[in-house]
Amino acid sequence: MPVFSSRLEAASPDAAGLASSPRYVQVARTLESAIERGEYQPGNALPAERELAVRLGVSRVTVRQAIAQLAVRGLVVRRHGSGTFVAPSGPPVRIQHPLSRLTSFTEDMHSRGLSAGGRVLSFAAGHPSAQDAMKLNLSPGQQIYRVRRLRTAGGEALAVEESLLNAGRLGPLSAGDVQDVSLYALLQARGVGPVRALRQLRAVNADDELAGLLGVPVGAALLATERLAWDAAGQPVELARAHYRGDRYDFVMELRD
Amino acid sequence: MPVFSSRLEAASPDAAGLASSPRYVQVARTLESAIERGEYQPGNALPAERELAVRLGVSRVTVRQAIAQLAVRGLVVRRHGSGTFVAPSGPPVRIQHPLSRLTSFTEDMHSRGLSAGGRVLSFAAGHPSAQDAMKLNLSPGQQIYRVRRLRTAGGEALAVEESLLNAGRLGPLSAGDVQDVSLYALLQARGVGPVRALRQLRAVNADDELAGLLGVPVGAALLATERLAWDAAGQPVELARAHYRGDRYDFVMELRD
DNA sequence: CAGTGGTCTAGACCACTGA
DNA sequence: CAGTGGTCTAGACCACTGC
Repeated sequence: MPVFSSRLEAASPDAAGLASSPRYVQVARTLESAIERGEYQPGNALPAERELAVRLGVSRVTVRQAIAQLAVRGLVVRRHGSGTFVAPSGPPVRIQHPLSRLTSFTEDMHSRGLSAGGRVLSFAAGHPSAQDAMKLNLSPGQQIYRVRRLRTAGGEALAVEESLLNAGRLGPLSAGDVQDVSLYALLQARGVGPVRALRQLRAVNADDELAGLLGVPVGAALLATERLAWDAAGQPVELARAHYRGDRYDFVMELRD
Repeated sequence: MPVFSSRLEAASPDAAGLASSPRYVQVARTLESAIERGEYQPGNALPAERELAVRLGVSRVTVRQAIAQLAVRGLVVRRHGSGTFVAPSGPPVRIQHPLSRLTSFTEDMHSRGLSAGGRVLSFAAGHPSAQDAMKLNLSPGQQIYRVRRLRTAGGEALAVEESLLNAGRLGPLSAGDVQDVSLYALLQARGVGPVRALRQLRAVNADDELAGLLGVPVGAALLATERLAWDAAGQPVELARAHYRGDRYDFVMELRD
């Protein structure tokens, strides 16, 4: 077990005007480089927060602030009641989602031999917001279905997806209809399968709800997408918003001149 | 100025087994809904942390923990010495980057009437890591150039981009060569312009270095991309890694069946 | 049960902003 | 200069884990 020699740079009162960073940043860097040097092996626990505080000559709050930075970046994983562990090394298993083709989550997982799972978080009929109505080419009074699902692969939560469906084009729908089957398969079966879509990607921080559903720390980076899909008749059929775990999901695409 | 009626749910000791969330989450929600109700207008300051602490009957640390959540999600902006302000409302100006075509940052900004700026953070000749060598189809001993640039538009930092260039295919390069001109223009001029590329997108949290360069809070969500580009001869010429501000940058693309 | 991370407090000082 | 956010402390109790 490594011993931290000095109490950080306690005795170096930034002599030559060297910008001395806050203690918690120094602590974070100290821990990070110790991990990189292999002094703490992947899967092993770091010393307890209280012990680190004593060793480094700082308060526990400062240690926690430092570890929080490493945790949100995925270098370490905290387990309540157990310890703080160095994250499993190497590039973690990442889902490579091809972005150029119009595929569903379900198909996509199957095509790479993973069991696509899911759970319907909520299903309801309702009305679109003004903005969403515009996107779906509806008037705000027309009906939509709203399906919110948690997508999993290999038993692990990967994404939260919310779909708004044009009820008028789709016909009656009940909660049971969206339980097991792929939404895309359902749309196809009803003759309004999407043939074209526009997709936007951005990065956002997880709020506490998404964090809870996906099993990541609050603030963890998520890949957020919004996808608007049209059927063969050129009518919008689905507006889908999804949040993918940033540490598990890659979108890949090919570009040409 | 709104007054918070109760001291949170101090007097409701989760009677029916209602999961009572931590105080800082409650504080965050209290503030968030006050903002949504318009009690604090965009651009205006929130009450000072010390005052919120008194009003809500919690310690200042707890208030700070709550505000930190809102800050990383972009709802509020903290200004040291001045105050905490509700973020400018509405959808902020977001750069919409079309992902389907092979364009450079410079071209891309120009095409939408923005002045593309930039600053070279570092330029050096060197050798690729084992992994990067494989991607560039080089042996680890062969030479590469490494250019790190801060990209700006409208005077605001938008992205940090690091390019690894195959020195053998490119010929001699000096720091001056990459100063003002677009890298793509440079490659084209030397006859190794990229005609095909593979691009990966993911979401990561900003470490303190990227946060500092981009002017966002540590932990803010960034869109990270890696792009490997080939020239007409089918040889890899560039491996580029970029980090875009999640709150300013959208990637957009069209999908077909 | 002991040991761990999770939350919270009261109070202190520093660094920065703006009148 | 007063007021603000930024950092830090010492100590407390809770909630969870695993022996």
